[in-house]
Amino acid sequence: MPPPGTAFHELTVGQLANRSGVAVSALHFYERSGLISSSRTAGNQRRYARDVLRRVAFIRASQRVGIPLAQIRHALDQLPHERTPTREDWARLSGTWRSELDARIAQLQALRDQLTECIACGCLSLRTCHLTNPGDVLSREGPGARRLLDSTAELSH
Amino acid sequence: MPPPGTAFHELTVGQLANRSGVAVSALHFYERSGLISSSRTAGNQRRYARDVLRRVAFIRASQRVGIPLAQIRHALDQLPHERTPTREDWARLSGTWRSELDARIAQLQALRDQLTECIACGCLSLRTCHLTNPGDVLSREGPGARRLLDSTAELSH
DNA sequence: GCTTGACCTGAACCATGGTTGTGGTCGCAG
DNA sequence: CTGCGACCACAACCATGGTTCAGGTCAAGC
Repeated sequence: MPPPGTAFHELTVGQLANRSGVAVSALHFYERSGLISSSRTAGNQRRYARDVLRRVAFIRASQRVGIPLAQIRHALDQLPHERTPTREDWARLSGTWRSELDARIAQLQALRDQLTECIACGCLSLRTCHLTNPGDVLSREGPGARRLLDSTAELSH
Repeated sequence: MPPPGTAFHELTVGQLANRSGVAVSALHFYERSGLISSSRTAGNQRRYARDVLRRVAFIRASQRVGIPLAQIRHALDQLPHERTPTREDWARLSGTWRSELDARIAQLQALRDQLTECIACGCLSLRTCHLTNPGDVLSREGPGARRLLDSTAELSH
């Protein structure tokens, strides 16, 4: 049943928020950031095509993987422009994240091994410890020093 | 050779910056944030005890592990207060991070597996995809303020 | 005693990912 | 045609982890 007064295939921002579980303010923010787009009614209200639901799902999933919005936007820009993306289109994008995840897991494992080593040798020395001398394991993880996964805060209290 | 005019066991902020590879502005920031501390000369300049070098090393190492500064401070507060920390003291702290790293690696691996699954099934559906439905595997990775929310609050919003 | 470099404080600014608040409008039901 | 909820835009604000800038001081060498 289409919501009253709404074209069958379109969603208001509130409906999109409810269905996606994303706050209206966040949807506005995504739109400002170029991650999603909408048409407007005569009264300047947003109307979202249904495939925006999938876009939002992709955005949230990507965030869970730890990808910053700018990079998600970059990925979304690769989608076909005037055709509704297919399952394969989405799968291709997700595949990119898989590589990122693999890389990050490998980095964390290397980090863990070094940490174990450091605990064993009791070092943490500025001159010798790998952990305190970046450049050999972690290359980037840009400014702002983002946490990769901050589950701990939630788990721990 | 002690730097001219400086007590043998103390470091100026510039010396600490050089030896630790951390910018002076960052050291000021750490001090404002209660991660390190200094005494002052008659002319109000900072002088750091030598064990601050190790503290800074620990801070940087912890950041590489992905621990936020607030949590690092919390850990540093556990160190003995009026005694220079021993190797074991540091090792104990690092051990905590090891568990965190283990947990994060496990989470990322679970995430990767789900992503692989999602690529295979081509889903990314809001209703069925694990990735888009937080709460079963991962707590979400949220910026700042949202860390206090539990997952039920997010699901129901 | 003067110059120079290192240091001081405080405020403003950067990016990320949003939330919150304000004041005004849309649109639908009664 | 009125009232109410959902919507609009813009601005300010939150936390994190700092950097940069402005204006002023300390300390050491010549």
